[in-house]
Amino acid sequence: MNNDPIQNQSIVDGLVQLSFLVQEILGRVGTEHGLSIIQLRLLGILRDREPSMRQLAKHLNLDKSSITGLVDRAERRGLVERKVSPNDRRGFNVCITPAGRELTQAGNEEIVRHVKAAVEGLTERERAQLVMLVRKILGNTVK
Amino acid sequence: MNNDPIQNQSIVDGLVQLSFLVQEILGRVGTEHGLSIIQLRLLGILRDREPSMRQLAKHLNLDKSSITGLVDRAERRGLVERKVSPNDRRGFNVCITPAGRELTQAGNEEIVRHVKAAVEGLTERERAQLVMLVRKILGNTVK
DNA sequence: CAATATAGTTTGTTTTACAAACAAAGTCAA
DNA sequence: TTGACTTTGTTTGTAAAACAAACTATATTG
Repeated sequence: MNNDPIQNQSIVDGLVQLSFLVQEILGRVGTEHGLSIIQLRLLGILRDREPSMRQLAKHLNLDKSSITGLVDRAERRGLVERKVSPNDRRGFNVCITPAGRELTQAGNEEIVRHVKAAVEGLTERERAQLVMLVRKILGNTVK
Repeated sequence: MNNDPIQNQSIVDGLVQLSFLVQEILGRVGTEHGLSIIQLRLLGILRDREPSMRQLAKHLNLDKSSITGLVDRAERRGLVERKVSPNDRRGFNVCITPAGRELTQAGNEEIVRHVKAAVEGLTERERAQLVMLVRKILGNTVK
């Protein structure tokens, strides 16, 4: 195991700073569209799923009571809808509305633009390398 | 310019997911020590500085009124102190207390452990590559 | 000195998040 | 099939976080 402290600090600091950079982009773009990061994530999940409240809580790693409020606010804004589950009259499936879909799409495009701009300084080869390394990290931790 | 959509999506998705992974680590470690991410950042800044409220607002990219509350809560917990500025009787310099310093140190060590664990799957050479690439990105955007 | 600018706080609002208590609907064992 | 438990979501109460506008006190400057 390597314990070179400079190397360690570098990689940790770098990844932490990078995460803040990306989150700042997400926050800024979100704000421009009247969306917080968590709402951005919510709509992102709903782009290709109609999960129950409980499943949403799991996806977002939040308490179920937090999901109630999150969905409430999004629903009030017409971005999302609760549909009574056909199988279980207790539960709902949450789905995105056309308005919500439009909003995420616009937001996502802008996020892509900004993140791309952030890696503009890398060469083609470096970007490919980065993708590879990031995949390896994510594959390592995301089960 | 390369516009391969797969490549684009990969790099953007990857960096976004990676940022959430790191932020989750920060959040989890913070929670274990009774600190939110923003408080972690606050203490981090104060490790080697004694900024004014206004400077803190700039560092953290928050409104000054948000800083009042943030520092209030940290001060109430004995992590931080307001010291009247010697030059300007309106202003304060915020400094970390020994208790605050202890807390950040403990937190930081744990963050290092967890982030290191996340890149454990990479080889020595890959980690060095990653550091280089991340530096290049950060140098690109952080002015 | 008077006018203006700056540093922080206060007040009021919203979002986010949690936890505990609850209601309604399902499930399962006897 | 009924009674006991479980699950799903909401409600209620609390707190942190964030902003904006109004405000206070101190500096600065013409």
